Formats: sequence, C-alpha cells, structure tokens
Amino acid sequence: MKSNEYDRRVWKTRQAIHDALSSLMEEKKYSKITIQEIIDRANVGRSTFYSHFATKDELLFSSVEDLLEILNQYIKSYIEHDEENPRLISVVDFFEHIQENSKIMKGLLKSEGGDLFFEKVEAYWNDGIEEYLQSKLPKGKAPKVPIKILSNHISSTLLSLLKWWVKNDMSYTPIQMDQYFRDLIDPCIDSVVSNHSTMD
Amino acid sequence: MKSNEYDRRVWKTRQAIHDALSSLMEEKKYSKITIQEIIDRANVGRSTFYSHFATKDELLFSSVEDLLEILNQYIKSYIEHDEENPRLISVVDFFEHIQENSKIMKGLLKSEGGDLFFEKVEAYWNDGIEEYLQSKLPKGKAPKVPIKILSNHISSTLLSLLKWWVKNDMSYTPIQMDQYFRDLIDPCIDSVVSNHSTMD
DNA sequence: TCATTACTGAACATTTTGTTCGATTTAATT
DNA sequence: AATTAAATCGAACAAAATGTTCAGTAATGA
Repeated sequence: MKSNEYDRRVWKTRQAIHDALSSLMEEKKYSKITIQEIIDRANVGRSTFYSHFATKDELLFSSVEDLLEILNQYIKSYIEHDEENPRLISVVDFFEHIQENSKIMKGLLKSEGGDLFFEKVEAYWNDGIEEYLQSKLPKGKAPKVPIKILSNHISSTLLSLLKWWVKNDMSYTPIQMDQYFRDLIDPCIDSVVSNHSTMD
Repeated sequence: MKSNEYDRRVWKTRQAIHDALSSLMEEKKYSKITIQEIIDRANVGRSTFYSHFATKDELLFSSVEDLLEILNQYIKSYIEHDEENPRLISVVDFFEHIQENSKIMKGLLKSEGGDLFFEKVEAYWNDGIEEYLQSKLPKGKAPKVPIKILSNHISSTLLSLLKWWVKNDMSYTPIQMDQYFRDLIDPCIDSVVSNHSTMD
C-alpha cells in the first residue's frame, strides 16, 4: 500500500496547479480565471484537477492557507507578547513577511478571490484583538468606543495599511509602516486602557 | 418617432431586472447569481436583458449607481462644509442614508460584487479627503503620517465602520456612529492640522 | 519486480453565456 | 382611433466552461 500523501506525483501536480493559479493571478482577476486556463498552464489533465480540488475557490484557499496561517501567527504572538506595555506591540516583522510574499499578495489584491482571503484574515485578527482589548479593559469603566467597534477598527486598519502598502509598491520600510500603524492606532487604544503614556 | 429613454416599457424592464438582482442578492452571493436566474425572476426575455446590459457587472454598477452618487455627495459636502472647524464634520446624515438603503447595502455586503462597489466608493472618498488634508496641511510642516496614508486610513475607517454597522444590524444610532467615527479619527487628524482643540 | 496509485485524455452531459431574428406587443404621436 | 416606431418575446443557435466517467498508461513505494 502507498500513502498517497507522500507520493511525489501528488506533490508535483498540486504544486503545478498552485503555480499556475499564482501566475494567472498576476495577469488577471481571479473571477476571470477559468479552470481550463489553470489546467492548461499547469499541464495537468482535467480529471486530475478535480481529483485534487472540487472548485476553484477550494484551490484558492488551499493556495493561501500557509500564508493565512503565518499572518495569523504574527498577530497572535503580537497580541500575546504583551507583558509590560499595554499597547499592541510591533508589526515590523509582519510587514517584512508580507514583503517576502509580495507576489502572491499582489495577486490577491487584484482579485475578488482575494477579498475572500482578506475577510478571513480580518475576522481572525478581529477575534484576537477583541479578546486582548477585553482583557485590558479596566473593570467598571466603559470605553469611549465599544470594544467590538474598536477591535474591528484596529484589524481593518492593519489590513488597509497592508493593502495600501502593497498597492503602492511597498514604498516605505516595514519599520516606517509599523510606526504609522502605531500613530494611527495608539490614541484609540489609549481611550480603552488607562495607561496614558506618550510614546516615542 | 419615440424617444426610447422615456418609454414606459424601458423603465419597467430595467426596474424589473434591478429588482430581480436586488432580491437575489439577499439570497445568495453575487458571483453565484446567473443571468438566467435574473431574467427568470424579472420575467424578461434573454435578448431583452442583453439589450440593456452587456454583462452582469454592468447591471450591478447600474444598480448601485444612484447609491454611489449619493454617498459621494455626502462625503463631498462633508468635506467642503468646513469653514470654522478644521476637522471633518458630521457623518450623521451619511449613516442615516445608509439606514434607509439597508436592503441593498446588506446585499452588497454578501457579495464579491459588493467589493467592486465599495472599492469605487473608497477610491472616491480617498481623493476628496486627500485633497482636503492637503489644503489643511500647515506649510513647511511635514505630518507625522504621510497624507496619502492618512487619507486612505480615514476613508477605509469610514467604510469599515459602515460595513460593521450594517453587518451588525445597525444596532447603534447614526449619531452614535458619528461620534465613534470622530473618536477614532480626530486624533489622527489633529496630527496634521495644527489646531489642537478638544472637542465635544 | 510488482502491486498500487496517480495521471492522462477523450468522451460525454450540463450549464451558462451571448447572439440573432422574425413575430408580437406596447407606447407615443397625430 | 389609427399609425408607426420601438421594445420585448422566445426560440434557436453557437460557444465556452463546468463537472463526471472510465479505460489505458505511467510512476511510485515497498
């Protein structure tokens, strides 16, 4: 018996399909890409594609799964690594990682498929950030802005910064982007956590 | 000769098609809606559809054209109505208008088609806000955060507030949403315009 | 080597898109 | 009310894309 998971053929085929999608996404919007084009470029049979992925969306999610996991980890560590300072910490390494995956990011930005991806990212961040804010909320003191709105604002700000940055050819350094993120967000967080220290 | 623009039939057909799309968008994602379904529900012939709209996207844009125009107008007046106070003014009436069009807004949020719409909205706002910020920028004094990033942040914040609000069944009043918007954004604007007045 | 598994590719059914065109209905105008 | 131009209908097409099936071939792990 073989364990199909480790069959070289499987790996090669999936890789070829992922690469085909990735390269097609540099050229056109996800919604305009057909499965036909994918299998042509990947050089695999029609039935082969369907034996791996049921739909185009499934392929997309499989393609960005790793990236999604990594981005989520950044935010997770970013939120948890927080003993001494009540503010959210650095997103420098986050932006650095985006930089390393700029190709797929650009592809995602062009497509409506990307929106599905970014929604997932944002939802995940949102949960983590809300949990963080809840834990930092002084008891008995209602925040100026509801926690749910604030966490939504923080995650959407990070995401919109990310999108803007990629769309504008990453013309600032990750360190600068981190600073801008803090400039935009820190005052809002100050209104929740009591510690009003001026930073920098 | 007839002037087709004012032919009742034209108006009725287009209305039926728009309504069909609108009602379908309440049920399923835009990308999953077929032209077949639209013409079935609208009760118009296939050729009739194509005599009005070349593609499904064209129909969508036509459907939200009015809404788009109105939203743009709000932001325009919102930016220009700005003699005494250096901050952006009220978005209360903006949220009120969203409330009145909640049906179509909810449909837009469900769909990737909506993303196309929201991108347009955001791009338009962004231009106006950037222009506004440029005009308010004290000469010779560089802002903490680049104007382009800041204007992007403001428009994306308004949009994400709007999305959050609609998704959460508009559980706050437009007045509250206006206040939250200011709470989130005013500190950022303060870093650009010199006038540091505490508000409210 | 050998059994197993994955891939091929062609054939097929289905769905959706988009076009065409003559017949029919509808509305504006006189 | 009659005329006339335009809009709609609907059926018939062609084309493209999706998704399934299956027998034959190739590659792999043991």
